Amino acid sequence: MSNIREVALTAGVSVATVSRALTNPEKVSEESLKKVHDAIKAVGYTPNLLARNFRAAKSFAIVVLVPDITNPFFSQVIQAIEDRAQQKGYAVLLGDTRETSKREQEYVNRVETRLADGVIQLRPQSMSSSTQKIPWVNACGCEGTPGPSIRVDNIAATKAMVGYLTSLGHRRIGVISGLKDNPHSIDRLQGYKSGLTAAGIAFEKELVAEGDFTMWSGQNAAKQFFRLKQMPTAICSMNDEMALGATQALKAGGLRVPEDVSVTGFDDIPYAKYWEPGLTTMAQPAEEIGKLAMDTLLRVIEGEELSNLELVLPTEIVIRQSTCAPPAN
Amino acid sequence: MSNIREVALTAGVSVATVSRALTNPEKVSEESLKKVHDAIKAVGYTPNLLARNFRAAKSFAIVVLVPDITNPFFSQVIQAIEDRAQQKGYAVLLGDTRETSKREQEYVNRVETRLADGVIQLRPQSMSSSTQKIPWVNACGCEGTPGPSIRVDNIAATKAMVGYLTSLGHRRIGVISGLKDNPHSIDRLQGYKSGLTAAGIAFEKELVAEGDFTMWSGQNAAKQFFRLKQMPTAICSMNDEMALGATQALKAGGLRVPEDVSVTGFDDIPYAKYWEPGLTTMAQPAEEIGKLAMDTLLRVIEGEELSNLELVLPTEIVIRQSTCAPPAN
DNA sequence: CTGAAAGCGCTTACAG
DNA sequence: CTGAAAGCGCTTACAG
Repeated sequence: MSNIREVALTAGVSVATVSRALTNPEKVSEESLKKVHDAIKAVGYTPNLLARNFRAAKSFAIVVLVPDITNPFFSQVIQAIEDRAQQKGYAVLLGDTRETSKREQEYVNRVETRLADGVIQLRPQSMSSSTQKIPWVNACGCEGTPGPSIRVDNIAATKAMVGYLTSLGHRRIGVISGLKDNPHSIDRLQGYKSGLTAAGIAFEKELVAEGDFTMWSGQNAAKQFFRLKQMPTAICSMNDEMALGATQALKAGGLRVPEDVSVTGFDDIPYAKYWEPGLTTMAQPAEEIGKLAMDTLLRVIEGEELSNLELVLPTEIVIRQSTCAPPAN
Repeated sequence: MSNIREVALTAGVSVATVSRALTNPEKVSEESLKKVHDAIKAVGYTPNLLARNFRAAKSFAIVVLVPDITNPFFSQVIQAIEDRAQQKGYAVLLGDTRETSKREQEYVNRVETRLADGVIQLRPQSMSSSTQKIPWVNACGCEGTPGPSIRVDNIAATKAMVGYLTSLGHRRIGVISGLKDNPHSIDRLQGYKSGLTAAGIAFEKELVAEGDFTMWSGQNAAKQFFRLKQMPTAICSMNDEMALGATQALKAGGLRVPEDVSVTGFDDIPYAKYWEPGLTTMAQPAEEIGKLAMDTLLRVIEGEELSNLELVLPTEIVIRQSTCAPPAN
């Protein structure tokens, strides 16, 4: 492992000149430049960026906090973040929290111990106030999240989806929610209710089934609907995974989708398109969210005061084969 | 941003004592320890790990090279790697190469510039010889990969899958491969051929359709089979995604799976189970692979000579609803 | 058990 | 344009 001093020695210049040749070549004479480059080759020198970063007191790394990297929606967002980070010379430290606050804290500590310059949190809620002073942006969150955030309008989007369903003629619309206290669940449930209200339909508690955003829980939720005296004619799921699990259970239970019951999702993960039937869903701009989250974090790291920045990106309903008018009955 | 000197000053001890109190408390008297801890609280000190790592000439980070993090199989492996890394005090830098060698090189440079201590490559082939001297382990690779590697026996696994199909009575078995020059494709194709041979079936070129491991390409491959004079009665896909895409296209083309054609996958991603019909597939121990890859890399980083280590993990055929005996005809 | 001092590899005012 | 020197925050022989 050679260092800058060794290069200086064999080039016959000072370490300062080598350093400048590397980072500010315009401040060095042609002649010195050549000597330095030759010496670098000769000794096989690679700059020690760990030293550079230490000196600059910057790690040029960010951590992305994600509840579960296995979720295809999140992995798309992360891919976009990483793409952008790479362009800007930043590394991304994976922070899969597995939904535990202990692990979340460990990752957040990385920035306190200067191993990272900031965090992007892919989650509905932000951390406790203690961490608010570190560069932080929330992506895929909810209304009311403190600090800069990039998100969609969950309430309006869900309302629009319910509106689409009622426009098809549905009146008895079930909803599969995430865990009750999850902010996404709360917002989307509110959207569901507004959608109902807008169509003059009364809210019925028995039509909401609680899941946890996994396929397995979607399956379960569908089974719950089977136990009702009357099946809903449409089911609005708060994410795609649960919608996929639900169609599976519905079909296994002898019902046709969409002829007997329509099903909708949220996110538009790649599998939604290939599912049978193709899943009607609310598409979120995953790539755009990731890109903007990274750009925003960089601005915060550079000192911009952006705590009131709230970028709300548009969603788009993608109509496929899992929805149609309710059965004539 | 307070530092160790400030703590020493307010504690009335030397910086050496503070340093020891932090890393080797047993070498410090109770009294000093208390003074130091009080001072840390008083000045709100957090150790600068960037400085610590610089001094230790270790970054305590590894990079994981992955062709596409969006792939559920890889994301499961990564989750396991990260879990283990976190336990051992290592950070994982995400290196989504998007299949380009330029990006791969940029990530590998991270270890040459000392920003990472080693790399785990999730891919069938290893890098060129130039990088062989850095701590490196290959996971999810193929036979013949240089350096330490953790993988399954792709040839035997595919052969076993074909064996399962022939035991069901199939004689005309199509295969959907990845890109022809991909080492996984090569190994698995070899397994396919051995499986055929073992059952006394001649290999027919028209029965191999080339894909690229995406659902879209699986769909395409199925369409290719539709153009044959005679459809295969079973299709063995080299991964789950393509198998899912293929069943979709098969069904869209009016064929029943498995009654008209059986379909098998490879990997056992979570979606395989929920697909309709449930996909019969060759399960790989994703979690185990990730965990062992991390443990092995750590050993290499610590200087063990493991370049001949090759851990071959067992696969397991998971039989679901996408396979049955061929139509009586 | 404790402290003074050197040093990790780099960058950057400061003089020249 | 160039070099000597200080310093980033920490750790660790070396003496005591």
